[in-house]
Amino acid sequence: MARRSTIQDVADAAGVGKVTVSYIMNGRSAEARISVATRDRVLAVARDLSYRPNAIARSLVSRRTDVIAVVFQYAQFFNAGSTFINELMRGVCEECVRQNLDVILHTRTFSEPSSEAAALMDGRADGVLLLRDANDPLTATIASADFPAVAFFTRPAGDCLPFVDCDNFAGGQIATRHLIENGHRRIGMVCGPSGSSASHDRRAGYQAALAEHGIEFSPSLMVYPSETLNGPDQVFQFVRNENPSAIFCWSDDDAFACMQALTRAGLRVPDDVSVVGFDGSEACGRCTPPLTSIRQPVAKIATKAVQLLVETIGGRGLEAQRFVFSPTLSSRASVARVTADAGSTS
Amino acid sequence: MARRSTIQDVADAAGVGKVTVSYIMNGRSAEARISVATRDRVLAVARDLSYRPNAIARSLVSRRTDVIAVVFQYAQFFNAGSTFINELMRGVCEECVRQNLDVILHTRTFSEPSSEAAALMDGRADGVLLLRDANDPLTATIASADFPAVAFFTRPAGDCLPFVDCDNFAGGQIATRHLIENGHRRIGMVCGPSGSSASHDRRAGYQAALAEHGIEFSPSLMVYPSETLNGPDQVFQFVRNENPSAIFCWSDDDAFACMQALTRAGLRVPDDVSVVGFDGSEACGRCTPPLTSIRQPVAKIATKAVQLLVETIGGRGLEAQRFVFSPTLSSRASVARVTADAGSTS
DNA sequence: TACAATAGCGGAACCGGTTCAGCAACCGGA
DNA sequence: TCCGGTTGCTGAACCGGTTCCGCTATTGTA
Repeated sequence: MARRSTIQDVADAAGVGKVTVSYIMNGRSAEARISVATRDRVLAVARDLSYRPNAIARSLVSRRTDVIAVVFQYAQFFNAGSTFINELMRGVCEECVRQNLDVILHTRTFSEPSSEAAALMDGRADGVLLLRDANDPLTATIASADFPAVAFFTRPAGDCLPFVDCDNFAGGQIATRHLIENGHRRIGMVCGPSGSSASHDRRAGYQAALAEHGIEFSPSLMVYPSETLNGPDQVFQFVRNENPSAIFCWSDDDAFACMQALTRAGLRVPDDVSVVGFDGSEACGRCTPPLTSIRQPVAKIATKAVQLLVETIGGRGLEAQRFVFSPTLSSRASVARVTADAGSTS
Repeated sequence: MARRSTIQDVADAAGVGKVTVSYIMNGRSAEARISVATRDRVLAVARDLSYRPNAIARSLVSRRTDVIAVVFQYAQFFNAGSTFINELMRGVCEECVRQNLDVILHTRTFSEPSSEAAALMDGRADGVLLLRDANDPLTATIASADFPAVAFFTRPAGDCLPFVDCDNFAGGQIATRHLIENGHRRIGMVCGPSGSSASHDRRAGYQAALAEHGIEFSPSLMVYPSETLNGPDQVFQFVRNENPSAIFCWSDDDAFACMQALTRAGLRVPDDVSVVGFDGSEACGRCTPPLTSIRQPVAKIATKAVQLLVETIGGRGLEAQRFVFSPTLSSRASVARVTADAGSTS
């Protein structure tokens, strides 16, 4: 790679000081009272040398990088088929285009969480967007360091950071009510990671809806996928043992996996078991049968998170510390109406 | 945000010079013959002050950032439902975790392509991964600047950069042969963006397969989606006018859209029209009917691209300038066998 | 006891920019 | 002719690190 020309090269070639070049390149020539003749000459030289300011050097003094970092809980967040992360990234990128920001995906790994936090605040990014567990130590460290950060799709413990999220409690409630209104009473739930506030809240909403209708909560109807629910075994065993008439899955992706598992086990959706997902991605309309899901405005939440982060970086006080969007029911074909005593296939 | 402590702060607090701190923080205390006592003292002070080296300052002198940039052709690459980009990002991120690299998504926008190229080479990233059109001027500029770069999922014009791709010609051929072997002779093709070498090559493979079987190529069987093929109108009109018995779509996403359009138009897949996609994403198994597709190893290609880029950055000569992976047929239910005179529904 | 070798550390220059304050030359008015 | 104001430009310091080279003090050897 050829050596890039520096500001000094341009200054020498144009016969001016590097300070002059600096002002001109930043469009501040009027302010610095640089003559038009000099300005044009310097610009011409800069073009000839294909000079471009070194962003690193600039950032060192300006303490701005125009980059925001995004950190997920798991390095392998871009799971095959995860439509959620996709929409999330779309929201983030679209807003970054608007704000003229780049986004850095933090993927480097560290032994200790403290190193990880330090690496995030090492000056490469002006702020960070966190999608982490509720009690994540990394989140806490960054919050206590007073580094510009916004959490999204999560409710950080102790409200240590501003956050943008969907009302997951309401979402769980809506999903469960919908099933109850369709006659279901033995409703299983496939939960998400134990540390996720989203999964926790959706489950709380589920329980609340049960309570509303006087249905007793049964812990045995909860499924905690060991991994990604890949093997159909877990769902199959669950259905055999517990005989639910419906399953509420904490995410669309798990709902897809769940439906496949049910199908392979010879059960029909929704005739034998109804399924409801969460996220409301486009893929819901394409699967067999189309998946009833709780739609959360993923891109909008991501967009809002970027906006908040930008405000935080700018030092402007936030109007609010939390932004919670409402989910809605997207009713499709994966839920069937059952009679009072249904669900006892065996 | 509290001011972060600098190397000078640590040096002062520990009563040593900043040079000493620098060596110690980089684990080079032995090499610089720093005594164990001094080292431990400095490390303790650094911990007390929660000192972490400023990555920007370090990068300025080392000329290394341990960040690679990824640039797509379109800012809105993370389209809802695009499973391709998802798997791509997964491959990139996984390899970056291994190599201890961060990835920056270049989203800032620029009026001229030359500014865009300059921004990419402004020192924030050590190298760049390009997914762009074949004749993209940005690619050409970066290549001629001799900046470390690797193209992927594309064949840059004039082989100006090393690239990693799938054998799209073979893919188009395989797809088309499969249809022909199932009795289809009027085979439509939904093409991708005109600048994409992938779309071009898949189409060339399609034509080659037709030629093999003595089927004349008809330009009227080509569909060039105006946008994302969202409106079913275009497909509907096409099917009405041209009466194909099968459609080969250049991507899974377009195939999904195509199937939806056909369904809404009252046509059954595969009974009335067979459909073949390209990419072979997991979503193919979930749609109705499951989509026959040409599977390309997206994550593997992405991973390989990162590896190549790392080698290029390291200055090691590449063993080869091009890596081409073979696609395979994933046969599912969206292709029906037809009799010789089929395809004349009207 | 003298001297070379080694241990232990730091000064200065540098990476490529930005910013502040100030200097020289020119201009117009009294 | 003198002087204040303006125009046009730049020297020096700084951002926070790294690296080269050399300096002093101690130790080992003859």
